[in-house]
Amino acid sequence: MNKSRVTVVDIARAAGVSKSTVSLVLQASPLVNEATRARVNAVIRELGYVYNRGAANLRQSASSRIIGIIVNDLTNSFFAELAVGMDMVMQSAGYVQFLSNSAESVDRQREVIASMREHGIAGLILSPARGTEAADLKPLAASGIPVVAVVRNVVGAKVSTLFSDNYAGAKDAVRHLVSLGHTRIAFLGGIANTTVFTERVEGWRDALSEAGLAAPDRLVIGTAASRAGGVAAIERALLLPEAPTAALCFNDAAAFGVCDGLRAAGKEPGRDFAVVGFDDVIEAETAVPALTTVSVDPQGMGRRAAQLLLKQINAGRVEPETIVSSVRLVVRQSCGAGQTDRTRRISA
Amino acid sequence: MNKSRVTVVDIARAAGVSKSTVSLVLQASPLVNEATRARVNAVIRELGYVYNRGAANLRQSASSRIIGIIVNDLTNSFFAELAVGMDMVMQSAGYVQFLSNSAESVDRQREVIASMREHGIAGLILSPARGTEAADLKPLAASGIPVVAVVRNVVGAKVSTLFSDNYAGAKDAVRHLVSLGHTRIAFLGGIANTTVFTERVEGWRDALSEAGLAAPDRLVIGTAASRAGGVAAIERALLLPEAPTAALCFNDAAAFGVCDGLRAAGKEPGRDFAVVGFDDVIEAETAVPALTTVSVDPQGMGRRAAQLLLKQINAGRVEPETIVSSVRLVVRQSCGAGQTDRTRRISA
DNA sequence: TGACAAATTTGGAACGATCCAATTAATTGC
DNA sequence: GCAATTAATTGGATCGTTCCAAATTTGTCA
Repeated sequence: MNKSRVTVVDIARAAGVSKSTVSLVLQASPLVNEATRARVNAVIRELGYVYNRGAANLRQSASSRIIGIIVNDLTNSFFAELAVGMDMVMQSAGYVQFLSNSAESVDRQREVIASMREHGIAGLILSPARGTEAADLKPLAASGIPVVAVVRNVVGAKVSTLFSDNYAGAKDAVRHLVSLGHTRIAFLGGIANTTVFTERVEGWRDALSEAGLAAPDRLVIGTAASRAGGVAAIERALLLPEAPTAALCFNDAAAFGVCDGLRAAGKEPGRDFAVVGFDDVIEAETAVPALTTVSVDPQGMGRRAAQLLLKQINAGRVEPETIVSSVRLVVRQSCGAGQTDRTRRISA
Repeated sequence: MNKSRVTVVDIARAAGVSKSTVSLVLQASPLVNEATRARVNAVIRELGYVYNRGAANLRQSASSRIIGIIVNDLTNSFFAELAVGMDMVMQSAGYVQFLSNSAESVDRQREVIASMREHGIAGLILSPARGTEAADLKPLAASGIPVVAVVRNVVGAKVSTLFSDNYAGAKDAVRHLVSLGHTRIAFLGGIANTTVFTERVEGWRDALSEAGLAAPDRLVIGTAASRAGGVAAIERALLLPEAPTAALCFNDAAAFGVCDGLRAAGKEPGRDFAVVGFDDVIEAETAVPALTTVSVDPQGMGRRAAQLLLKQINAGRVEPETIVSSVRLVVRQSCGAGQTDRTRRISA
């Protein structure tokens, strides 16, 4: 059914020129005569020619215009938005991306990286699965393929890294809760022993001690970084002898879970208990109550990561750099600050 | 820094064999002697050889082992999960996927399709942007590249299609609401003039008339298929002269918005108003109240779509087929049926 | 008009793997 | 021991594009 693909030679023959000329037309070279260019382009359209990038990439000089993106959990909307941000930049830069989900499995991640290498990616953006080691990225670096790690870092790997200012964000959030008069502020959700978790807890701890408040370990309740994890965390928190009256949650998903758990226990988030999230996913704004959270702007981060990678690809030299993306606290209703967000349409 | 890539010829030279032998080893041919194979493999590891699929794909016979996936909105967790399902199947079949987001723009979608074609995809799975026309897929079909449309269909296009049984799902949901004693049941959210919307409204209408109930147009309130859209829809619904007491929502996102809007109006979803969603995204189960919804199993749909595409790629012949994926109503708390989901940990 | 420069065009020779036909080495049968 | 098989191995030629050096055409000016 499908006739053997149309090639430059077919175009050349039909247009009465050489394949070299067709090639020049394809790359919009100024060397070719306008009349010739028009004729060739007409034939290209007529025969339904499709450029074969694979063949072009064969010559060692060319860059493949393909990059790889691997995220650890695409079902988490934070990462989905991160990916969308990257997609936007890559698309307008004329790149296509292999986009895969490692589902937190280093083995799958390894396989995917290998597969992407075989397909000749020009660079890789990786939101590493837990347990990723520097060795996993070594071969890429060795063959001069730039790598940008996002969200999490890979210890020991000499790759560029882009992550949000977890410490400062957590500190700001807790300071805000303190300013609202809370003295027993918990840290809920998230998997301990990850860099991100540690940094956020550190910010929480320092803000408390700065205010002269105690920061006992029992107020740090690590669970899954998900809605279900949030529910579990608040359940445990409410059972504590001196139960907290406010909480900074590991991320927005956990914060939503905390809200759910509070309601199940007969408490209204924002009124009876202050909840602050981290990430500022899209739903944070439309949820009820609207979630006070540390805005990380995942799409923006994705865009910046993509831009960084493109810069490195174009530079040729791979000079690892680390960017700490600043964050800002977005005060909405869930912390009880009572500030009405003017972008919200419903207001009792 | 990066020495020119290692090729089969380098391997051949280092192992003292011909490149043909190396090639045979690479494809695990039984023709080569065990000792030779071992030696070649050792050299391959030693030199850090990376297979160049691009070069291999040049020969007309080979299939590229790359497929394309384009979704209309990756930030919507329904589609993110759909993509994850596809990713799983593709990964274990040894494929890599280009995965892009069209953001509902037919222009971007067109560009991405063109780019993917140039990179030689073996097949495409498309969740079409609104307004996609058969002509957009024509060239793919013409060059024998199988296409599977998911979730939405493309009128006039002769491609395989996989979508959920919207009509039956909506009908079941409304029947359930009727059985709970509701007589004024609205249809909230979703963009009118889309096939999916029409099918679901049709199911809603038929279930009502089957029960001898009226299905006036004013009870169908189309808005964005998002959380914000759900909020807007319920606001309008509550202003109606004979306000509904229950609603089937276009999708889960809208249903969550309806719950938010109900609370903002002082009504508790599940107790004062029955809410049913559509899709059964992950959060539906953990939300409070847990959402009664029509389960579409997006990951499962993604997996099935991927399998269908692989089947078509392997078959060579592209025989368009349409699969209607069955759905089932999952009764949780938001419809007021009061059934406690035993998988939920919190229960007052 | 002829010399010279500028503007266009054009054959190969890559790029890295596969595949075919053909060659060489190892085994077998008688 | 030698032909006939079978097992292994191997040179090209090929895929579709780019790039280089060289060839051709066109244009300019004395």
